[in-house]
Amino acid sequence: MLDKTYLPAEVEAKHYGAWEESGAFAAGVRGGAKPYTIMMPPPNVTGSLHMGHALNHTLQDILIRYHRLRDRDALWQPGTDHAGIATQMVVERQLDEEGKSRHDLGREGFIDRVWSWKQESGGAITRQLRRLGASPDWMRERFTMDEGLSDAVVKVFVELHNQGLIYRDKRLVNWDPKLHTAISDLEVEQRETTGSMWHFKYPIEGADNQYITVATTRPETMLGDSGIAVHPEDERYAELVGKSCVLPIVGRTIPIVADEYADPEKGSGAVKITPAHDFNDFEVGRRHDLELHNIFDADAQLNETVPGAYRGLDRFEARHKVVAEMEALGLLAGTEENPMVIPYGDRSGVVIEPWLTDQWYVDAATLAGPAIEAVEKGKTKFVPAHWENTYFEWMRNIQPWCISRQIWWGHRIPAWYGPDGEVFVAADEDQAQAAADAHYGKPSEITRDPDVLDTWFSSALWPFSTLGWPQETAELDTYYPTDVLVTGFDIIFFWVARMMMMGLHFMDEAPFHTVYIHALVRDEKGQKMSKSKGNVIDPLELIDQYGADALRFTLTALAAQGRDVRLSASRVEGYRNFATKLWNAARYCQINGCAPHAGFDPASCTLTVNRWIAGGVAALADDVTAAIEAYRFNDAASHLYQFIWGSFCDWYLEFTKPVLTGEDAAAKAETQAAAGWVLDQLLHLLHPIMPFITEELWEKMSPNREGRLITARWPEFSDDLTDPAIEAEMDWVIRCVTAIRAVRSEMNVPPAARIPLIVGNAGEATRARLEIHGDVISVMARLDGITFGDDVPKGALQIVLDEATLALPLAGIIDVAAEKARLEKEIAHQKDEVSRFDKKLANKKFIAKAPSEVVAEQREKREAAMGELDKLGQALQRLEAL
RNA sequence: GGGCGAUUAGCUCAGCGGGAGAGCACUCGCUUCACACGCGAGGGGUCACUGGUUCAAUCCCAGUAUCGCCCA
Repeated sequence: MLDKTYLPAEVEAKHYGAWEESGAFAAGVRGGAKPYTIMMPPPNVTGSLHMGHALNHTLQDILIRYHRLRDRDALWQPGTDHAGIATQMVVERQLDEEGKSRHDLGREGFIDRVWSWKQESGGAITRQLRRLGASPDWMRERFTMDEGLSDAVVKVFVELHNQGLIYRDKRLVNWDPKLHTAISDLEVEQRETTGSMWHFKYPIEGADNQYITVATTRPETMLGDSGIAVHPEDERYAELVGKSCVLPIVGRTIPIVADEYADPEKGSGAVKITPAHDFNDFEVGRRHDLELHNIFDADAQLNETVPGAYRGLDRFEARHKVVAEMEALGLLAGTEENPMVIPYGDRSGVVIEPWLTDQWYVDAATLAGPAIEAVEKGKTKFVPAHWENTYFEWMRNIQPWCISRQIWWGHRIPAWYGPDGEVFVAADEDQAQAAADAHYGKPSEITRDPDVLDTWFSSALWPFSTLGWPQETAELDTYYPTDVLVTGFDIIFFWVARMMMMGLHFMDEAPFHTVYIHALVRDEKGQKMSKSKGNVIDPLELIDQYGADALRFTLTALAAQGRDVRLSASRVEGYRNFATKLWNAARYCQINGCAPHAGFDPASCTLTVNRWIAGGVAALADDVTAAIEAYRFNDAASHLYQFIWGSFCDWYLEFTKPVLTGEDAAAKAETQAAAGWVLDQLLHLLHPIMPFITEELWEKMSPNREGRLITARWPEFSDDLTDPAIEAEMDWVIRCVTAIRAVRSEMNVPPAARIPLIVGNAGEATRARLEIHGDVISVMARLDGITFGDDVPKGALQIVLDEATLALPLAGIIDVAAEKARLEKEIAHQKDEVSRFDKKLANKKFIAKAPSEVVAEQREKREAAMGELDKLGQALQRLEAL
């Protein structure tokens, strides 16, 4: 027999091991079955499972398990990415503790060290995903630095370069002075702060005591100024355009130019231009052919181009010194507070410096074209659809993508330089050498570009590189394009957009037909979870405490489209209780010999209750199927919860108690089989969301079955299981029991008291229903016999149920005044109802314009209310006649 | 500044043209032989505000307010 409570820990470990060992997760084992493919967003190899992962992987696992049950050849492709910067930081931190730096090890030694770190502690998250119950095809697990995936990276780089879509350029980049690497726009976090705005006076050349005032938030960059811009239509400065001024401290003469970038409304209307250290100024400088003065080194310290006193200073020290010196010179015109946005590196947390360097770029604008079109034409759909806007917005304004990184861990750029700096891009060194030799007409020395590629460059290839591309593999043929991508909105730009671009360019087809964007998981107050706030809920702790199924069900139930998920432990506790409820229902079934029988046909049932629950199961299967197909995961969860607890446990198991303990052997046998069947169907339908408890019960309820629930078949039923007459009948029974219970409770009838029921004015249907269900009603409403009779005894409670009046004689027990008040309240309520319908039906426009079925429905409702009002009036009369 | 989203019961959220639902919390009552992680019965909402469309608006449209996110 099952234990009294469900204990997740051992059950989870047992089944996960069994699933994985049995090959249940494996794709490609179902002959000609139609593939269903999901590419797991590869988590960072340094990462550990947080609540966002838990939600993301729960939803993917639901889809994969569902389609696996639907006989699809389900491939959920797992793996991790090499997270260039993050991983290098982790290993460098380790070295730092040993008092070493990566330079002590050298490039090769360092990379070996990273690999051994990965061997020992990388990919912890894949073990954590197992705790969650995720069922990807682990045998196919990939890593972006794997040999095959690295081949794909090289091939893509070389081809895009040959096509002119990858090029080297000297531009301003977002330079991280701590990590000593360029990063892409997306890796820069814009933080709002209040800074200062300093106003400086620059003397006009050749004019005594004439100045032009400029405002700046970064005084130290004035050392690199190469011009002043004013708006072409700004009359205040018209006559200064074409003249020059003398840059204080430095002494350089710089021109005053007219450019629309200068905003006459802002500050003085004149703006200093530092083309080598500001993205906007860079463009202005280009238009006016201004000089570029790079004043920083890689650490963002001032270099040898600035006056001696400033060399070697940190940028922030230099700021104070510049301000002090300008003030001493009498050139500081003022200072004010200024709200501004400052760029920070998302990994390093330091202020990013726009810095002039040579880097490799992808011509993203060209690649974006087909990627935009694919979504416009509906080849790829976003769910919810409004995320398309975010995608379009970014894609239509896309900037060149800087893909080179000045770090060691990653895919090294396949480019070599000749003695004069000529670049040779090739798949390997031999080919580069050959190209160089041909170019120079003699054997020449070449050196490889030291940089590596942005991690997202390799992630962008994930949907086809993991399937073996550039080899022409059977997997590629079968599983590309994939079906759905499940991810959070925060990586639409980083990853989704880039996969779209690369997939379309190299595979000619978008990598997936649907992108399901789910919410962010927040804490119960709606705050984003973060380590610094200390409000992080660890999914593994919740799993330890309540079980993986409870956590999965919670995340699913809360995953409504377009809403963030606010998670609290009490919610998880509630769904743990749901698991226990199911467990105990199964326990009850087991105690009463209700087990699934092979070949049982629910349509063959003769008992109304059994036919009723079978119809309910069929409707539930339809609802759950439709919800999952529409990515309405919370609907699926709520249908299951309502049915299992609210119908199966609350009513069906109670209805059948008299049968299971009764004398009718045939009825008992049918009910045992039916209950066993129903439970079995419920386990199937719940399995994608709660895989562990369902697998366990599936096994326990019928120990000798072949196979496992994970690879069973999804229930599908024909329409003939639903019968409106049966539904109406059972609905009546439920209303009958509920009404009696409610009145008993309201009138304070002691719960244990068994009281007789006298049914007056009963029609044929009511008599028949009471004939069949009288026993059940008696048990559930605690009655002492049911009789028919139109004479209501003195001091009876009266309930109107359709045409009939149910009387519960309780002379001496009930309070007549209270009962009178209760009936009067009911009457008042029904009168309100009737007048509401009357009002509506008196409206000629309503009768004329509303659909006839709506009018008819209102009439029916009015009649029903009138009928009830009539019966209640009679009941009140009888009470008053006492 | 531009865009997107939200505003429904004390809390967290479903619903989205024909007089509003769930879970949790709350109140009352239950050792009813699967389950107190339970059973039964309740209380609780001018569906943010203002207009418009419509026979009919919580639902559609416009505007306002507040909050959140993304981009500049």
